[in-house]
Amino acid sequence: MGTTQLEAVPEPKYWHLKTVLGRALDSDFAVGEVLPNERELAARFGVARATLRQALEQLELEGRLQRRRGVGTTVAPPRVGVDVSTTQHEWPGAAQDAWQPIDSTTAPAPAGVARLLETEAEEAVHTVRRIRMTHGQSVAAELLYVPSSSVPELSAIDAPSGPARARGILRELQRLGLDGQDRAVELGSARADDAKELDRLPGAPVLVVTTRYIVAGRTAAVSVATYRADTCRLTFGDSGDLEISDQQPQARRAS
Amino acid sequence: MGTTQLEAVPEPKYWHLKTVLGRALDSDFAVGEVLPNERELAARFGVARATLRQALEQLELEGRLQRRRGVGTTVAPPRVGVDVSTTQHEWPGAAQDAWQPIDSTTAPAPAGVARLLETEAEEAVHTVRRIRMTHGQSVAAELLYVPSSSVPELSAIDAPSGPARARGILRELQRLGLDGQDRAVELGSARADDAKELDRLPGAPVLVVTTRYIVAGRTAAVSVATYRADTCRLTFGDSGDLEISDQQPQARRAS
DNA sequence: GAGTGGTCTAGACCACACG
DNA sequence: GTGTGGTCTAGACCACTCA
Repeated sequence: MGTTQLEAVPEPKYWHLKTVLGRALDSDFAVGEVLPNERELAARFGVARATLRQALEQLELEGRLQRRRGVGTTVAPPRVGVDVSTTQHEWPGAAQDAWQPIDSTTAPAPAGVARLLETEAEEAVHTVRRIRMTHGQSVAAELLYVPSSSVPELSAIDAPSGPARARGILRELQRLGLDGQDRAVELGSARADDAKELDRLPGAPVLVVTTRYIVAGRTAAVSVATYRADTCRLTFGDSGDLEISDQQPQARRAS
Repeated sequence: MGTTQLEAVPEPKYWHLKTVLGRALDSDFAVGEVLPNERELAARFGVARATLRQALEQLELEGRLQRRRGVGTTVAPPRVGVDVSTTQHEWPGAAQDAWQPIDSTTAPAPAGVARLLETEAEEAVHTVRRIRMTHGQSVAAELLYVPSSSVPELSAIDAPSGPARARGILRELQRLGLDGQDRAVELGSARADDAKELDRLPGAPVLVVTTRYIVAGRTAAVSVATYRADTCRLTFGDSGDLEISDQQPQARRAS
């Protein structure tokens, strides 16, 4: 007979909480509005604070909330579309792109990058640090690795490091041809230094965009850019105004 | 004078744990190997289980670990590169792509999708569900939304739903021209249905790839594909063998 | 200093996989 | 049944922001 399984799949509390909160955000809150603090919300829903936090964490991961220590939890604006289409910039630093060079150093690259560059582990590699700004907010931090062999003309009289050097390296790259580029996107967590630039805590989720710049069949440079996953939507096509907000395609419930 | 700030920034325990574990994974474990269980690991490191779990969660997020309830925690293989380059498939379902149609339904689209499709909220939309397999593993689940007005020739005598219908819809799409497509990538968390297909728990982190198919300046279809963020690296260029494994650019320590 | 989110603890029970 | 990871609790203290 029809075993009417009531609550056969007991939803975790934090999951249910998340959907309830999500609906509340849609109906009762405006962007930028501050939510009650965690202790109060937990009490109001009759759960432990840790459980409530699990729900908030998910909502933050989905870009619906923004939490700042010492301040509070606010309703996040929709994610900004950030254009990362590959045809746009030839070499990084071309024209006035959205990136702002911060500084640069010269040292052997970390193992993973050296493997991509197909260089010896010990070869000197210039590392240019850049920040990408959008609407006054830094949305991405990048490390651009350029083997010294790729920019042999780089004048040694320039400063050996710092922003001036960074611009010098980018300038040298413009003079090279560029045959193509490879790109990959994956999930990562912010290293301490990136987190600082992005105004997030270390470990915050980021979208890591790895680009390989190819000259004459050889990898002439590698860029590793970390975008804030909570606030960014990476766009590839021509129009950057894609927006999906409704992740729950299910019948609406009468309250 | 040089203020030697010792431990000015006390690292959180879980963060330190993560780096320690990460190093151990590199040196002492092979891919697929099972770690000691959480209670034992926590005891071994002298922390509460919750703290240990915070470290494990981050490592899983970075694709270094794989945890399965009732089974254990294993060392994950490197992420698989999954080609999502836009020029590859004209219309989805062309030739034999990596996607496998599962079923289909016809109903009004959820609000977010309807907005993208620029249709009335009530218009009937065919929804095709597909799974992307790689190496015997399902790496992505997709919902392809096709307004009925985009495929007017779709024969009504076909089954109104199910895999046969799904294939019929894809077949109709092949007959249309395709002017271009837009694409966006963002972080999301798996809905219950997607989680099931991907063999993950609900809420698992996923990379959401939203594609808009454009015909005559109009959005003729929209696809929302969710890729397992823990196991996938989305590649866009020609060569899919990019690999970055070293997220910690620092000197290696002798054991 | 007051109030916020972030970290941490030491337990408990539950859902699931597997033999 | 046994062992695993997943959920949940009720506390505590810490780090940070802001008035």
